Parts: sequence; structure tokens; C-alpha cells
Amino acid sequence: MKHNMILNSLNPAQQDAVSAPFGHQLILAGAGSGKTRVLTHRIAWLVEVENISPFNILAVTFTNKAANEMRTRIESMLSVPARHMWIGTFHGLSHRILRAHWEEAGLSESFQILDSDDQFRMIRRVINALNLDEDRFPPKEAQWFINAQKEEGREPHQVQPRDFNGQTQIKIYQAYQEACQRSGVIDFADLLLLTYKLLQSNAELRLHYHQRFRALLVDEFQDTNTIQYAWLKSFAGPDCAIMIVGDDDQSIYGWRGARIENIQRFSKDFPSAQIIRLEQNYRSTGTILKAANALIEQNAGRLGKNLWTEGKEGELITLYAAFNETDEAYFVVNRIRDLQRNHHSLREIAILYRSNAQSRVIEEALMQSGIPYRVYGGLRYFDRAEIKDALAYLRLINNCADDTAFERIINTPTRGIGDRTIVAIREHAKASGITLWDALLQLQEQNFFAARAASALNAFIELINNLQDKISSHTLNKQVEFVIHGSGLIDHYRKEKGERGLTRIENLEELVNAAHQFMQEGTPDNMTPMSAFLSYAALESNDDQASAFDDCIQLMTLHTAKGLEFPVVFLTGCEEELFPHFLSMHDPKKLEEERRLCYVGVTRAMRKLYMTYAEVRRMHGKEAYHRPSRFISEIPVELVDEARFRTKVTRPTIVTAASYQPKSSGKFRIGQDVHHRIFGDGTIIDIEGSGEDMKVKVRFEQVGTKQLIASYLEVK
DNA sequence: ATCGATATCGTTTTT
DNA sequence: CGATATCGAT
Repeated sequence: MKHNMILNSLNPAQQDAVSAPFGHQLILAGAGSGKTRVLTHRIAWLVEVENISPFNILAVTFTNKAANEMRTRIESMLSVPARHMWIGTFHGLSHRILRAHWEEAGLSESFQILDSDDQFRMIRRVINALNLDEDRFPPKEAQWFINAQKEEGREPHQVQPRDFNGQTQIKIYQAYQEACQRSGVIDFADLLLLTYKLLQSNAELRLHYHQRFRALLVDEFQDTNTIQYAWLKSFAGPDCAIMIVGDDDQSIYGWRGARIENIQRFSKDFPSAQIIRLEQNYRSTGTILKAANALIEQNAGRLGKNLWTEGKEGELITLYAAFNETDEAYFVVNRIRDLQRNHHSLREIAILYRSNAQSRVIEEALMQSGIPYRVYGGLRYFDRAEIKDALAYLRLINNCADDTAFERIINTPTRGIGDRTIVAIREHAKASGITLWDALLQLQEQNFFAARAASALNAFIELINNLQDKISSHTLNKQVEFVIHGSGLIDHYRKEKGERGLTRIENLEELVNAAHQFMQEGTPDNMTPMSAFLSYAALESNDDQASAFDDCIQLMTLHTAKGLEFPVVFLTGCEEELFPHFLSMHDPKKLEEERRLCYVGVTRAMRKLYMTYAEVRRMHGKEAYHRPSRFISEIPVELVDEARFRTKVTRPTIVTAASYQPKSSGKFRIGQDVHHRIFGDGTIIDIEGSGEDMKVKVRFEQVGTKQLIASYLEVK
């Protein structure tokens, strides 16, 4: 029977959720309780048992990764094709709708999407064009203001100014919107806002989507902001069944507009919604869950959940009080070595921290010890400067009105177009209310510039026109190839010395591959391949699978770790001021969010959790003495094993500072030939400090000059 | 235009 | 302290 096929691997609460009568449900899903499982099985249930066509289902997530994962899992469960099911992110789905109804939404057919970097540049240009002082009105703040307004669904004329500065911010917002409109671009927030407005203002379309979507499912609902909630409501017709899945205890994005209250709001707006709690945890040991429960209980106003497991109690949580951040890092390294000896693979181990800056010391320790690692959350592929340059060429070729693209590449690579020339173009564009490209053409026609500038500008115009002509008949990957060479970007980066330039060229060449791959996956028929590719680059800069197979330690912030799990987790930097962060510890609301962040960290661990803090930590060039995090004391003592005491008494060689102090500082001198297990052979060219802190500068035969701690070198 | 000196600043991040 | 931005000198 279909019912049993779908339900038999689920626990009673999960079964209740999956087989709930056709209607609204609010699923409070604790960490590791199988929420994605419930969501995918529910969709299978709707299709197989309730006979809802996949065509009538809309499933919304926050990240592309979650959307892809959900689609894959559903496809493997269904007996019918799921191609027509709408599964995607808020932004991706909005994009799809705006492409389909660009005219009704008041957009140009070839509209493109600004990422936050493009948005920042655009706002800065607008501030300058308004003759405002960048110091008095920092673009960053204006960007924050504009995005916050859009998240609340307010257009410039709907914002209530608070003071004079507020007045100006509205003016910036207004001018920014006009600039976007002229350029034919929209930002991330616009995707949601315009889609919402489209449905509000267009009864016909609204009815169309209401008739189409009979079931609406939302993942990570606790992360929705005001506009997203309104967006969801406007898609749900009177006969639509809504299932939202979320965990108020894992809401960690309040600072970027997420509203936990949306959960309560949902209960009020849809009073018939059945509330189902998923509290059985399949991830962590009893010890880890007890710690997590005790911790989160300190928060007021929770909806209330208590995680439990049928599994074992497991090992105690190990707490280590390090002397300083280096000690902390080497404690982690030594534990990793123990785990390695016990045949753990490195990919099972995660090192988590509150802020990115903390990774450096840990990375150094791992590197010194020859342990491979991977840091998540660095610069993404489509955010790299050279890739953004290449994309800007493509964008300008695609749409000459794209001022952001124009500004980026007018003099990249440098072609003798100076600041003064660009200012003149900007002024003319502003005065006539036209795009930069048109302003440039007009000024050239009027012979506005001196001979030198005029010929440089002509070369630029010809370059763009030529590229436009040349590539039009080619496939997308050929187009990209033409552009990266024809634009001179490859030659430009070839001149950049060192490894930097080389990687940049590799990245540019990789863009051709990316285009090729994109093409093979097929593009929607209402867009040109180029236009679709550009949107993809802005919206789905989703990379990181290649190295996922490497066996290495995983380093990431607590925020990045949400949704992941690891057999062994190191939660580092558990100190007041750092975690909870000093900017968040005085406001009770923010403090609770920090605690939820800690809860997220603790519940990432499956078998073993280590928590560490440093008594002294060098921060911003100063030594800071912090107390151990309050979150440590919120975990019952009987769950915790203090490594420092135990190792001092029973296993003194493993953990104490002595184990990584240099055995002798006397054996190194300048000119000494040394060996390092990663960098190979080299010669000492400088020595700094002494004893534990002694650092030496070594010129290695293979890898150049590096500064490192002397104890990791062997005398040859 | 390119390099080097100086100033500044210092959560969390997806789309 | 260290990364990044900005500015001034060649």
C-alpha cells in the first residue's frame, strides 16, 4: 500500500505530520528530528495518497542547496515525474515569476539582478550624484536602510522619515530606485517585493496562482522576514493547504530581518492549523541533547520543545580551558591526532567558531601539524573580482543600459580612460537623465573630449560593439570565451605577477566551463541563454561540491553550520564578549539569539562535543582577559568533563602546554638548514622571540619564505 | 597607472 | 595584530 510505503520508516509524530488531513499544519521540528524527511514525505503523501498533481505544489526554501536536495529526494520517492513541481528559494521562485510577467511587473524584458556588491556600488554612485558627503551618509548605511525598508515592504514614498537624516535616506532610496529602473536592474530584495506587489495589484494573476497552487510547503520558517511572510500569504489561495516547518530555537538570523513572531502569526492567521512537535532526535547522544535542552531552557518565551533520543548517553562533553588562543588551537589539533589514530576520517570533524577571524590561529596550527582542512564561507566563485569583470562585460553586451556593468569595466583593463573622463560621462548622464552608455555616445558625437580621451573611448565603444556582433551567432560557452579574450581581461591578468594572476586566469577559463555546463542543463525558453546565465550567476552562485569529497577537517562559523551534522564537533572560543559577542550581550533579545546560536552549535554534534575557551586572547592587537562563556555554566556540570584537571592528574603528557613547547630553543640560529614536514627543506633567515613564542623566518626551497613557530622545524 | 606608505577598523550571511 | 582602503608619490 502506498500509505505504508510512505509512512513505515517514520516515527509516530512524523507520521502524524506526513499523513495529516489536507489542511494547514505547523511543524515544530527540533534539531535533528528529521524535518526534511517530513517535508519530502509529506509531498510524496500529497501526490500519492491525496492525488495532488506535482504541478499544484509549491515548496519554498531559503538556500539553493536545500531546494536542490529536496527535489532530488522527492524525485526518488515519487512514481510520477516531479518536473512540474515548483521547488525553489524565495528569490529563485520570484525570479521565475518576474521573468514570466516582466511587463505586468513594470520591468524591462532583459532585466538583470544586482548582487550586494553591485548594489553597494550603485548606491555609492547615487550618493555622489546627489552631491552628498560619503562620510555623512555612508553607502553601507544607506544600503542597510534600503534593504531594511524593502524587507518591510515599504517603497520610498511609504517610508515615514524620522529626522532630517531619515529624510535624506529616503531621497537616496528614491534616487537609487530610479537609477535601477534606468539601468534595467533590480536587487535581491526587489525580487520579493515586486513579486508580492505584482500579486497584490493584479487580480487576474493572483487568481491564476491561487488556482494553481493547492499545497504550499515552507522550510526553515523561523527565518522568514516580513516581506517573505506577506509573499507566502499572497500565494496561498483560500483552498490552499499550507505546511510550515521550523524551529524557534534555531532562529539565528534576527539581525538580518528574520521574525520569529511569524510562527505565532501563522497560528493566528490560520487558526485551523494543526501543531505537531517533532522532538525525537536521531542525531546526537543523550548527553549532548541534555546539554542542549538545559541551555535553551534559559530562553524566555519559547514555544517549548524537549529533545530526546532512544540512543546511548555517550561520552561526556569535554571542556578545555586554554591559556591562550594558540593553546586552544593546539588542544584541538592534539585531539584531532588522537581521533586520527583511532581511524576517524577528518571529514567527520568540525571546528566551529563565532566569528571568522578566529579561524586564523586554528588554521595555522592545523597547517603546522600537516592536517588538511577546509574553511567554509570564503569568497565565492561568482564573487571573485575577475569573474565579476567578465560578467560585467557580458552584462553590458547584453544590455547597454546596465550602468553598474559600465562603471565596472569602462577602464578595466586599463585603457587610458581616466577619472575626469568618467566624471564627465556621469555628469552628462545625470543632467540628461540617460544611461552612461548613451551619455558616452552623445558626448562622442559632440566631440566633447580631447583627442586622446576620445580615441580611448572610441576603442571602448568599438570593443563592445564588436563583441556584440561577433558573439551573437555563437553558443554560450563560445560567447564567454570570446569575451574573456576579446575584452583583454586574460592579457590583463597575465601581467599580474605571482600566483594571483595565474589563478585569476584559471578562474576565467573556468567560466567557459561553467557556461558550457549551464547550457547543457538547458535554459528556460522565455530567455536568451546569456540572460539566463547572468541571472544564474547572480542568484545561484552555488558552488562547493568538488572538494566535499576530500578528507579534511571542516572549519566554519556557527551560522554556517546550521543544518549540518558531524560526529565530532569542537566549539571554540566559548568566552564572554566573544560568545556571546560583546555587541549582542547587553540586549536581552540579542543575547537569546546568541544562546540559540550556541544551541545550534551543540546540536551539530552527533557523538562527541568539545568546548574550549582561552583565558587570554589576543584581539585587535591587545591581550583580552575574558570569563568563560555563561553558556558553559548553563550546561549541567555532570555532563561535562574538564580536560585540564583530568589531564594534569592522570594523563599529563597529552594536553598541557608543555606538550607543544619547543624542546629547545638553542638549536636554531640564522643560516641553519631545517626541514618542515609540509614545506620541505629550507634555511633560517631570521629569528624572533624566544622559548615558547620563538618564531623563525625560513626561506624554503620549494615554497618561498614563511614565518613559523620554531618547534615545528627539524634541524637537518 | 602603479606601487608603497599610512589610516582605519574590527559579528554573524543568503539571495 | 592584520586585513583592507585610501592617498600620495613616482
